[in-house]
Amino acid sequence: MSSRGDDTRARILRESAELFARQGYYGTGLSELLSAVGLHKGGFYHHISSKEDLLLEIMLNPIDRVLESSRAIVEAGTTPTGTLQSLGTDLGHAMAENLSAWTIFLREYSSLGPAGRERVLALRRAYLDRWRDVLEKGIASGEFRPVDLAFVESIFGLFIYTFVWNREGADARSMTKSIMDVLMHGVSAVPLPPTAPQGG
Amino acid sequence: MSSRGDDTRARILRESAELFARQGYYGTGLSELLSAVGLHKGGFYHHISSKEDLLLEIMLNPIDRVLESSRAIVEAGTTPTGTLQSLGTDLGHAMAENLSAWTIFLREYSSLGPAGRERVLALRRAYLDRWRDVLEKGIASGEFRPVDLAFVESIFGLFIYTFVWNREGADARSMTKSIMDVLMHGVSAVPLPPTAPQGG
DNA sequence: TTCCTTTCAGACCGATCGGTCTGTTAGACA
DNA sequence: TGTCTAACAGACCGATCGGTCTGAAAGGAA
Repeated sequence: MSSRGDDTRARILRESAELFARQGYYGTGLSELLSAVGLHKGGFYHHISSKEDLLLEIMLNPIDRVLESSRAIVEAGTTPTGTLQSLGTDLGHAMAENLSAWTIFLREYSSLGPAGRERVLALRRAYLDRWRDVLEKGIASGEFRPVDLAFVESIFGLFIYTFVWNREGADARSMTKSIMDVLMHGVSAVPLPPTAPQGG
Repeated sequence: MSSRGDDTRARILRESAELFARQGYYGTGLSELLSAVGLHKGGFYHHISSKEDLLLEIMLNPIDRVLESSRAIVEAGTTPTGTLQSLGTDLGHAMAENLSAWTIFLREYSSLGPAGRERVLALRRAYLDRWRDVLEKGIASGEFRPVDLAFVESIFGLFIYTFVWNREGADARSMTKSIMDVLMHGVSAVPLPPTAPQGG
């Protein structure tokens, strides 16, 4: 139970995520991974079972975390408006903290095998169901307009691309705020209090 | 100037786009491309200079087309509200018509070399500038709230993921409508007329 | 017919792919 | 001290990668 091994493994996860995000999964060869981590094949495969398992672990991590935190948010049980606001804020901050993994999550679904795809898909669906539930409750209560929920499928894309392409722009908190501002006004049935214009 | 050559080339573009969208660029080997197109290497490389050039052409095509059509929309010069609505509708329909190419456009940016990246980036920026211009005009005229325009960076993602994950769901027209419904309400400064609820 | 160009087949290339296997080293434990 | 195991190095593997090259059909122009 030495901690050295766990450190190395964590380093492999971290460096691999960065490389996969920059160059893609298939675009990153094993040799590149090895030199980034500072290991040779023997050491590498002592910690990881296969390159694809490595990818899967990187992809499951972020969605698993927000799924967990969303449980607490929903259980807190405020109004649909408050819950939706919290879900969005949480997602935005989670992505900002782990941009590489989330980029991979969005881009590399097709690089997984059937088993991996199913596991990712299940978590994805479970998480988006939280959003759908809240929206439906809000529609039922009259807080939200009767919007078509098809757009929920692109919640991940809505956040991640704002972050990725504004990487050297404003901070994550203000970007999250700006997205949620448009989103909340987009679904709300009643006029919301005016928000401060940009430029902070 | 025989048309046979152009047909073959078009077939290569079409089949490659489908494979790249399903399996990724690096995930699709040359041998797979060849058997899908029904050619051997000699024939293939007679029409295409390299696999990466093929990818670049697939990616430039869709963004080039919406950039062109957006020019006409902006020149038509209605109100910002009308222009924004037209831009969104046009983009949604363009994506529905060429889902594979647009999927690649969003996923495979990192698979390009520096030169290809710059060309794609330039078109991307030019197109999104159209959106930003319209939004700024609408804010100036008071039609739109003073929203932070950071979210514009994820317009592509907002549409494409809705399409991709609803592939076997509703038709493209209603999905485009649902996205634009949320978006227009999200930026509008005045209450919009109620839209019909889903279920069509 | 002769010639020329377009369109393709398929052998061949070096490089690299992900992964395995045998050894070696260093530290913990008895 | 001897023993055991986790943590690595690095040679080695077959398969596949993208790409080149020679040559052959096929069809139109002269």
